[in-house]
Amino acid sequence: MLTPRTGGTRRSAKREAVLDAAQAVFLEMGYAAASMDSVAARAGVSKATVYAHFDSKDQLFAAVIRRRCDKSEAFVLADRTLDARAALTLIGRRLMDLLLSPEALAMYRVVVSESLRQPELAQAFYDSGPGAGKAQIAAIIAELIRRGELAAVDPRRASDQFVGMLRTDYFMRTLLGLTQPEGSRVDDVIDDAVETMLRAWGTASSPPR
Amino acid sequence: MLTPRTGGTRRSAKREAVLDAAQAVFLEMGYAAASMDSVAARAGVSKATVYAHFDSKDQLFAAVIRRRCDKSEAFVLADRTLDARAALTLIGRRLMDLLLSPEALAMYRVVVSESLRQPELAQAFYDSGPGAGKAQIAAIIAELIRRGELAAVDPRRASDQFVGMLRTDYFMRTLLGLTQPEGSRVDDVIDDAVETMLRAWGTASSPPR
DNA sequence: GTCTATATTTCGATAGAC
DNA sequence: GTCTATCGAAATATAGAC
Repeated sequence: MLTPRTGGTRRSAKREAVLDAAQAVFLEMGYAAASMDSVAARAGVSKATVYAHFDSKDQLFAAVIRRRCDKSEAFVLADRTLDARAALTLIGRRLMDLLLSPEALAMYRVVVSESLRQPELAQAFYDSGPGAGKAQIAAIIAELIRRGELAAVDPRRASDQFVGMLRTDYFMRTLLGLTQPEGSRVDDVIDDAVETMLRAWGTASSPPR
Repeated sequence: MLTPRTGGTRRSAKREAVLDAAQAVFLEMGYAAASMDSVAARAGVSKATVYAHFDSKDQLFAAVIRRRCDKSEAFVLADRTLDARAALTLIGRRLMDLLLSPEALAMYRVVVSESLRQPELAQAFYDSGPGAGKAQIAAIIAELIRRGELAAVDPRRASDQFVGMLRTDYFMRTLLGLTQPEGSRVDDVIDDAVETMLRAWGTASSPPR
């Protein structure tokens, strides 16, 4: 009879605690500034326990990033009854909520800074983050084109441009920890991006303004 | 009689050598991984000399970033004879050359990763980089609107969106050190951004396609 | 697996001679 | 200002008991 592997290596409670603590510390402090001591302290275990589960700081970091990438979900589901304006606005809202969340921003900062040192992690981050998002939005745009709500344009190109118009100054300022100018609102960014998309690629069934 | 200040503090040859070395090391390795020893070695001076000119690693880093920000030039001058398509394409080309340059990418990586720890540097970087670029492009777009080449739209908003459509997937992949997909070209990104801008905000004098 | 205690290295910063 | 030499702290990683 097989044991339930309660004390197993891959999924012990302490191992998960270490991963949770490491994620918090790495995202808060950045890779280099995060010490294995602080990870151990935060996890409530000894440093030797950390090294019992992960060979090195590099591998622990890799495990944190990969786990987070695996967990990233499809952030948007197309409601087939929505017209282009409503669909794009909804996508925009969800994407902005995701991009501007403290965790996503922290993840972006640390992965970008370590991307050259750990190329495989950069690839994993891209595939599960920007890459997956681009594909999802492209699929929805392709559907809108099929329904005649948007003009015929390469969906991946349109997805790129739409995301680009969302990830502008507002995102940059938030990423850098700066305050937003008076009266700057996320909803305006979204509405403006949708309007430009519709003006450029809208059809009679989805008029701008 | 005043001395020529050859041995002065603010502009000695060694001080400049330290700054040059520090810039190279910080941008290559990131703030935390860059050691004062490596800076001294690269500058060809002793570590004590580094500390004779800069009180701490933090202040040396700040001096490097500020110097680089001060040096950032106006990257684009409007040729008043260009129509909207030509002007936007030229701006796009210059901006992409700048954004995709190894030094700008390295600067972006290190400033983003240290932005929360050094808020004043984040502000200086934004002001002299993204902020200045946005203002410059907005001014050119305002001129195009004045000449009837573009429809009436908030120039700063249009600038944001245009830059956003340039800084898309291609930029992200380069930033992360990933290879570009087969057949992916910078000029296509620029042309696509220009076309969408003109379709959305072009006039009879600047028709799309 | 998990702990305490420690080995070893590296780093930021300084003392003191010139 | 500049150097050599070094201090003290903090970091990664490991040894050995249980």
